[in-house]
Amino acid sequence: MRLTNYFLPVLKESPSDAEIVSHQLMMRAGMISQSSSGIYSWLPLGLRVLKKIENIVREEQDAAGVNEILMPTIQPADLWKESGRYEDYGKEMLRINDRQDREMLYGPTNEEQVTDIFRRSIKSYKELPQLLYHIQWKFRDELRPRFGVMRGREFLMKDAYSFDLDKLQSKISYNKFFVCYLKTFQRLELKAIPMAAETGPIGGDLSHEFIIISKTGESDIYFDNKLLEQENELFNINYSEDLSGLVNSYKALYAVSDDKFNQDDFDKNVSNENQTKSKGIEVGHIFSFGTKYSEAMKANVLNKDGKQATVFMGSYGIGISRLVGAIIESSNDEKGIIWPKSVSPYDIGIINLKQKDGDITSISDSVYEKLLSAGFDVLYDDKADNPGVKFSRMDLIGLPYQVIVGNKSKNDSILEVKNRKTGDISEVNIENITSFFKNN
RNA sequence: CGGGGCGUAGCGCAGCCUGGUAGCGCAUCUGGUUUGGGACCAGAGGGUCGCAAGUUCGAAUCUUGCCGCCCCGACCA
Repeated sequence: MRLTNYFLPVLKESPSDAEIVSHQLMMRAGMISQSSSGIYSWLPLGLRVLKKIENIVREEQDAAGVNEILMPTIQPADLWKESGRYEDYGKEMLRINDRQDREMLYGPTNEEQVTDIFRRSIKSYKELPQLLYHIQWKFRDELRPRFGVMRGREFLMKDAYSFDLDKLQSKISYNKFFVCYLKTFQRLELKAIPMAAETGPIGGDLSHEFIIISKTGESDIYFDNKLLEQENELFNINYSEDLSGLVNSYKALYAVSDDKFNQDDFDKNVSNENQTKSKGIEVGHIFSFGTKYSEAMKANVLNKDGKQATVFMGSYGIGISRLVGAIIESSNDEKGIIWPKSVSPYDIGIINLKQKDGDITSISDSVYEKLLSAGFDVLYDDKADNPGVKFSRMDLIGLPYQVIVGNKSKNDSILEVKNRKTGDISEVNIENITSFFKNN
């Protein structure tokens, strides 16, 4: 993409209503535009990041054998009356009446909807487990939206649901998602720590929040340092195998957020020098809730004995739009964003330092064409601005690599490649530019 | 929902106290000079001062009501 052809409204100063760094940088880098409190439009640069994250999440759900569906944003109130949540949910749910005065709602989540889909079709234990997910916009009318996309009212979430015959089977599904989440966050280049969370009515140890450490996080977290060093081989996961060993290696180490924190337990389980207290951002939550919805909504299957059995369910969420902010929170410097390669809106930025110099411009053009045809996503600054403007703009939007084309390129056939994260500059001959990136 | 703050040009702000021709920086447009870290010169465009009512000869400024946005807290992907 040529910058002269792009919609990239960067700002020199942060808008005064942006408080935390990710919100400021998203506004400054022209990623989002606020529509109203907690509701944002996604501009080209932001949308590319959102889509990249969405795709990684999708690929990992698919790899774990979860089926993608797409449920509507608008749901009928009747389903929620069946589960009893129509009254319980309160003002956080946006309620709408259609022209026939039917009660509808903008979905804050989809347990009812997915349970309805399940019960219409699945009648036998032989068809279990069923794992379904979708990636869809949600609306929760938060008391206080804040921090840009980190706590918006409208947000994009991946939510998955499992249906199993009993608690034991349900735990197998739970473990799949546990591991799938570890792998997903690893691919997003985030250190997300699974933390024990409140389990609700069925008890046990079947709820975890995945939290990344960040000063600006909303949760207080307490955990064993060893979790930070925990490295596991996650590339060749076989989801049909028993995953409990891997899951238990995480569960064995103490990690909780504030609502489950207990100082005595902390002291008992973690030596003093390994105790860490910090703040974190919740980016995922997995939860096994048993028969809460299946019972209310009569989601039954016939078991081996030909008897009706109420299925055990779980739900598994990842906040995709929140992750955009969360990634920036954990990866930025005073100049701007530093994108992890896996989610960067473009792989490479090219800076033409002298747009008016015909030789330098034709070198820039050819480098752009070469990298494009080699399959890279490239953002090419072909504007007529001064070098300082171009450098700071490219630093702000945070692409992992910048290819700088200037006098050296014209005189000595040298391109400078700057690593955004380290600031290191490599001199690369023009001929070798494609292979340079293929090896990086 | 309780507490606090803010609304003046695309962005950041001043002006309001003490009513009298709406201003600054950046951005934008035109012409020119520049081009290795947010350039320079000359010119130009852009705002019914959030909305409404009131007081007044006269309201960005004073009064009242409404709307919007942000921050702190309790709740949440």
